[in-house]
Amino acid sequence: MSQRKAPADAGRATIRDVAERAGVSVASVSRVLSGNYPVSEDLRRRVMKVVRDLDYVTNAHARSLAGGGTPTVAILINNITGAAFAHVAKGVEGAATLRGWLSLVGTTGDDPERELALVNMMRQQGVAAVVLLGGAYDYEEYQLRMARFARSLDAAGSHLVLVGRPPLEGDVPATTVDYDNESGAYAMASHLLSAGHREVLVLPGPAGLSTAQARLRGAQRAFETYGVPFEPEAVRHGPYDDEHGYRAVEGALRDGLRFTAVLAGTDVVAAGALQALRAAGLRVPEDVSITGYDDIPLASQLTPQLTTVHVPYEEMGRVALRAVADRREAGAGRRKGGDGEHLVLGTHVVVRNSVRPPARRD
Amino acid sequence: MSQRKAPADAGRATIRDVAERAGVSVASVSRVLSGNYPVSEDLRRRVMKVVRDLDYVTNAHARSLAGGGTPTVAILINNITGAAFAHVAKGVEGAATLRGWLSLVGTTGDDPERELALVNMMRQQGVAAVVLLGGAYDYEEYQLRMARFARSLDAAGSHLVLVGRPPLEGDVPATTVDYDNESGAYAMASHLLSAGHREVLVLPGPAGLSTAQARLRGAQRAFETYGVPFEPEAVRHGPYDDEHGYRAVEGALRDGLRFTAVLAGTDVVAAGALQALRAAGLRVPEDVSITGYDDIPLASQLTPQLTTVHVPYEEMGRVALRAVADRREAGAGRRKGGDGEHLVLGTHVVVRNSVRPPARRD
DNA sequence: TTGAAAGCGGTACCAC
DNA sequence: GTGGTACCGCTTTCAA
Repeated sequence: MSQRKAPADAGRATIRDVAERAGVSVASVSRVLSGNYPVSEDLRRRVMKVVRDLDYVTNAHARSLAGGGTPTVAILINNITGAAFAHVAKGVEGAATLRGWLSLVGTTGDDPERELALVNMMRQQGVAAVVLLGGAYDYEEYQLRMARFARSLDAAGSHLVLVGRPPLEGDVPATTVDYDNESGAYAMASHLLSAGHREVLVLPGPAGLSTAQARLRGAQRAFETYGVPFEPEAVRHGPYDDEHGYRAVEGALRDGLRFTAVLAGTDVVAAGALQALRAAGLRVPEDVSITGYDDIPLASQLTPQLTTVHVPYEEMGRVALRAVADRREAGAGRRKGGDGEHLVLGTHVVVRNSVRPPARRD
Repeated sequence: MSQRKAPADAGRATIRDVAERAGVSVASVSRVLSGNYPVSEDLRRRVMKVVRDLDYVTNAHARSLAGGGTPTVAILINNITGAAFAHVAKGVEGAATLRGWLSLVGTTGDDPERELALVNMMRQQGVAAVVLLGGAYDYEEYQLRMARFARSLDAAGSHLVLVGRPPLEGDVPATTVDYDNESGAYAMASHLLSAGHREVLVLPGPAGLSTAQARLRGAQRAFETYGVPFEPEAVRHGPYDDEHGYRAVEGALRDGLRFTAVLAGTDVVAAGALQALRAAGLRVPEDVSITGYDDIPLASQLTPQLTTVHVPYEEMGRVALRAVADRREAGAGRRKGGDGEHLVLGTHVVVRNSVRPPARRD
């Protein structure tokens, strides 16, 4: 524990071990390994042999400290278990890997404290970008907090990317990758309306969540377009999970609410609604139609397969990474102010078997 | 670009900036921040103020280089999109966070090359442990490769953890967290057999995959126990996805194979099988029973809800992390050889609505 | 209690 | 083409 570290002592071998054993300088070893500098074939061979013998890998921390280092993206999710998020993460991860970037995943469990802690942790890691996934609750404090995140990261040479939520207000250095949530909902609701449905139970999601609000707005607009009154009591908010879907339908039925279709905020909510309808002896789509949103695999695994809105989650992930990678490359020039890039991808309705014209009223 | 770095210059503030601005030494700042050393109240206050003003966070790379640093677990998954894996990852992540550890997630996409690259990358990061998720293909080269991984990591003071696959042979420094795959399958098959089924279509999964093999063995044993012949042509291998489930059932039907139940290798495969059965005009469970394996949320979202084998994925993740954390704490003493800890968790059958006694033969 | 300075493992600039 | 060496930002003796 006191001798100068022996080659294969505790811990990993260092570049010095390699240099010594190969009878060359550390500088040379470094050159051989980074490969961005001319070295003699002989030297290279000698070094590589030792590297293999010692099973040496460079210390990423040291490398990063000294200047080089692999760019890293941090992905922050509420819950790694959500299929939609997983797909975004996959997209980010894939694109990152393609460029030789590393990716970290952290989960916040919907806890703002934890989110804060994670962002700081990522700042410490010196990540190239922090990607925040999922809808946001838009109270004032949130805007402030995010703006602060964005500026802190920006000051540290990093960058904040918001995926699947609306852009921050004002002149905040953050990139937003979003999809046309409202149009998707509009199209979905229109599909239902044009099939003849006039009484539909709407389950937009959590009341304060940006995505839920957008989906609700879209539906509302469609109703207006069709001149169909939008009944407030037919709108039931709640979490994006199947339990809520179940409970909401169960409750609506109990309340004696009349509806010929359910416009669910997500496929998972739709799955719950489907269960509840069946439990009540109703057939889908013969008695009641159902639509989802997201188009995760579940949508096509259910019976009937869900007519739903396709959201290009994986692509959003890819786009998000590309955006930060590009800006990093271009980054040499001083960034100009007003750096709130906003990319929005399209959605489209996927028609399957869960919608039918309403049964004729007896 | 030449002046000594100004406090709020490009890049993050350093500990020196803080020290300077607070009029104290870097050592003092370090002490205040790590909090593991007595400092005067006045000093602390002065330092903290500057830290806040500068929005300073310590550089994790530097810290880790210098000795300190947050332990990090790396989780390597084939596909982040699989629900089962996601739950394991969640377990690991949760337990890691609880201890203040960081977690990385990397995806291999089933590519051995990429797996190799990732393990090396993780070695470079100096992670405390690498957790490999999911079943393994057991060709000889695999054993060798894993053994090499294990030893490399071990030599670097890290540790390999295999989750959801059988332990490595021989004296390899790796921890395995597994579940009783075969017993689960045995129980599931027994459930079917005791309900009276005698002709069952078995879809174990990919032919070479350890989990599929174990599940097949379990089923086989159950058949033996019940004295029911196990028909090779009623066993159809294929990937763990719904498409395979669909195709396999479709094929079996086309082949004129007779079966009153489908024993699927995973819930997802079961979902595919269910679709195919329906497409063929068969009712589940009235005409044909189905069972799954994994008990992911999908199992209870389908209609009928799947009778399946519950695998404690999330707990496996927690257990895996606990194992490495414990061994790290205990790690002071030189590790003794034969370090192949093997933890195995239990499974159990969850009875829902997808199994019924076979319809009487006409 | 506080400060000075020696590393931690690499990279890259400057000589030779 | 190669070697020497001054940092990168932080932790941690060792003195004062």
